[in-house]
Amino acid sequence: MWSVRTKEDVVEAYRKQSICDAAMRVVARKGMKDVTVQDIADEAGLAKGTIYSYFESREEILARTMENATASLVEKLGIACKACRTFREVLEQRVRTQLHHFDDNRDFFRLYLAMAEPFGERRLKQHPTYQTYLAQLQRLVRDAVARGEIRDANVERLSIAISSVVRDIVLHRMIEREPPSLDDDVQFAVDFIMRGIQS
Amino acid sequence: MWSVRTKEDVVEAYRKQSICDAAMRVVARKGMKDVTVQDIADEAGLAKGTIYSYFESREEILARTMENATASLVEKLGIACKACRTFREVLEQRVRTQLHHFDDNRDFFRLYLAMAEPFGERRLKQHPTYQTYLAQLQRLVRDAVARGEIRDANVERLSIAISSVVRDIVLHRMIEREPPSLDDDVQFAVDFIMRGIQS
Amino acid sequence: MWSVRTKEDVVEAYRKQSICDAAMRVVARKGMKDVTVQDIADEAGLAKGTIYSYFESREEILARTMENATASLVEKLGIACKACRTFREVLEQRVRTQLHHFDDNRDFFRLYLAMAEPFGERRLKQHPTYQTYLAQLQRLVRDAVARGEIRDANVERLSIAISSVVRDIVLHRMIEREPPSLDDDVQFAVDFIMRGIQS
Amino acid sequence: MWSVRTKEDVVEAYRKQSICDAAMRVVARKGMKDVTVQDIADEAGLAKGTIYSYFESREEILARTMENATASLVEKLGIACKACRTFREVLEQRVRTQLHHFDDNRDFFRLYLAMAEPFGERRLKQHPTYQTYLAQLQRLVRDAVARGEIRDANVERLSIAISSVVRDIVLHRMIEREPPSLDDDVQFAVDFIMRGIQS
DNA sequence: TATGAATGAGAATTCATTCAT
DNA sequence: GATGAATGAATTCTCATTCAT
Repeated sequence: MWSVRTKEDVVEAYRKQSICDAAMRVVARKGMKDVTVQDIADEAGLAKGTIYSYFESREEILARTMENATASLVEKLGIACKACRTFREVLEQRVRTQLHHFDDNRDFFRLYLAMAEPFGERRLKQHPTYQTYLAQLQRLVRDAVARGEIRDANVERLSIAISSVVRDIVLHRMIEREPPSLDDDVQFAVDFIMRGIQS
Repeated sequence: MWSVRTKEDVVEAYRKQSICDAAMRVVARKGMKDVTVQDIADEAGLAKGTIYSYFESREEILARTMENATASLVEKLGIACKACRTFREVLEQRVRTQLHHFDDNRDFFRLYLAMAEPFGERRLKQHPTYQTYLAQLQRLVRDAVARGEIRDANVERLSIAISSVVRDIVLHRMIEREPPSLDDDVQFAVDFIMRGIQS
Repeated sequence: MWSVRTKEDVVEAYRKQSICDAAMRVVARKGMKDVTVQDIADEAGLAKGTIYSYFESREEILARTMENATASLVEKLGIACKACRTFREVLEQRVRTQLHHFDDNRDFFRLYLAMAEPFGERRLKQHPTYQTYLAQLQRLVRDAVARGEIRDANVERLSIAISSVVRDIVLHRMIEREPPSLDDDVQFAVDFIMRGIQS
Repeated sequence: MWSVRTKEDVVEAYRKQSICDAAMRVVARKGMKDVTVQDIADEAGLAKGTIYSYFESREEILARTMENATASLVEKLGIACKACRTFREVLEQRVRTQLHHFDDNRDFFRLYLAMAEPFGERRLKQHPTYQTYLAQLQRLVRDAVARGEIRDANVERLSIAISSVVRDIVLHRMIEREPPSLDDDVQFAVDFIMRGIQS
């Protein structure tokens, strides 16, 4: 059915993930433009040639790495707070999840920022994972508008505004040697955003 | 007096600026990491070697380009709305100036974003022009807090939140093929921000 | 034991030697200062990039080439005439070996001369192979002095004088389209030197 | 007759000499292959373009510099010891003059050595100044042979042997931080050479 | 399948030479 | 004549990609 080759597929997926993980660590150390395929191979404990059994090109590795990394955050966000009642609760959960994620993965940080810049020919808007992320957020906002919890403004712009505030809080936590407590930042962000959007 | 070499200096400054302008256009087309010195030379209508009479290295060109470009915006912002009374008025002027600036200089866009990512060893926080920009904003916020116009919260975080919202509006204007009217975006941003910060 | 990597080492050493051999031929044709890495690669039948798997830089190739080439002569000289009784016999063997070496390796000629000029920051005296060469000669001279075969003068200066005579004979053989017979030059040199040094 | 343009010629000759002098100093500092035309211009206090009013190319500057420098020594040698009676006296004068010359002009040293290596396509033998030098020496040797002062061997080879011994003494004086006294080296060289050549 | 040596297009940088002022 | 800005060919070195083992 869905195949005799399951095992191979699993192995392949595992290898790809290992390579992306390695790529993430190296990117975090050297910055996207200075990472060589050799760097990634070394970090992954593989030969350079082997990398090319799993990926077409350097560009593909980096693109996939970016996707995987973001996907993991988006997934966490997707399951965050199924039980929450109000938009404020949802928002707080999401913000906390994001801040945690970045506190846990300083590595991820540069990739995340790098995502905000043009990558190859693809732009932010075209990036599928970013699409998912924004769609998720927009759905939540739309629902909250429908429930009258927040004001009836352009949903897309509201979402963008929300994500931008969170992003920059994240960014500054990364940069600060001693950032404010996570709870403080969560409270500030949620408060600022809620003021901006409540009816 | 203030020097015999004025003329040479002026010519030199003019050349450097031309090169940075060219660099900006090319970066806008190809993305920072893919720009070659030859690209810049071609765009500037100069020979590759000539570029090196004015700059030490490719890195220096890009760094200087970034600085110049941002400095010009920061300067505009600095003189914006000397006559404004309320923080809302100031904010509106600033947001409008920024949105205009980016509408006028799509080129600049990628550079601006690129600034938000690690550049060489320098980071956002260390970047002097960004420092100036943020300091400006913080001063305005602090004054407004003192006047009781906006609530008494952490000034730095308020400023970051403000700038992040504007930045993402800008970003999305750049990406949209047909962005909302500039006035609409200005209103949205000012409104969102003011809600977030008023007492 | 003395390593699992013997084979790789041998291959590497062989490659390095091939490249140095190629470098020697090209230097002989174009002169040290005009040799490009591309020249060496072409001569070696390798791609430019391959050269850089074996050497760090153009400078390293040339330095190593010089060393290898001289080392091979010094080695020959070291084993020359173990059975000789008198200093005159040893000297004759050595001179003959050198003249042969250069007759066989016109290529080597320029390198040898180049060694007599400053190379990078290192000078003749600091060059390890030249050190070996001179030390060898000095030992022979000292022994001969001890045996009373040659006069008791400053050993270093005697050695320098000896090597300089031989070097210039070599040089002129290279330059002459039709040099004297090898035996004639050997006899002349040995005779001249022996007169200069015998007690 | 031989011209209205004498004055211009003198100025031109003077300029050329200044440039060669400058070149000599720079070569002494940086080594022949690393000297740029800009270096020479700076050292001479002229603009780069001006250099090209006096010389066709970088190569010509260096060639002429070499020639001038050597010519000055050869000239000194030509007038040395007109009054000397025996070959030994002449030889001693010449050796002393050469050692002095190099003690006075460490700058000159590298050029001298550089001359011993191929220069462009011209070789040692073809170099006119070296020709002059060797011819001078050979004449002296031939005369001495005629007078029965030294043995009747191949004049060219004797001359080569003589010049090589002197050259290496010079070389080693340059290299040694504390060389033997000039007189000692003169005595050693003259003694060694005379033994090699006397009948 | 994994490897890593080999490749060579392409990038940054240098510098001899020219030429308008 | 003198200048030095401009030029671009030449050079070193890098690294993504291929492919024989």
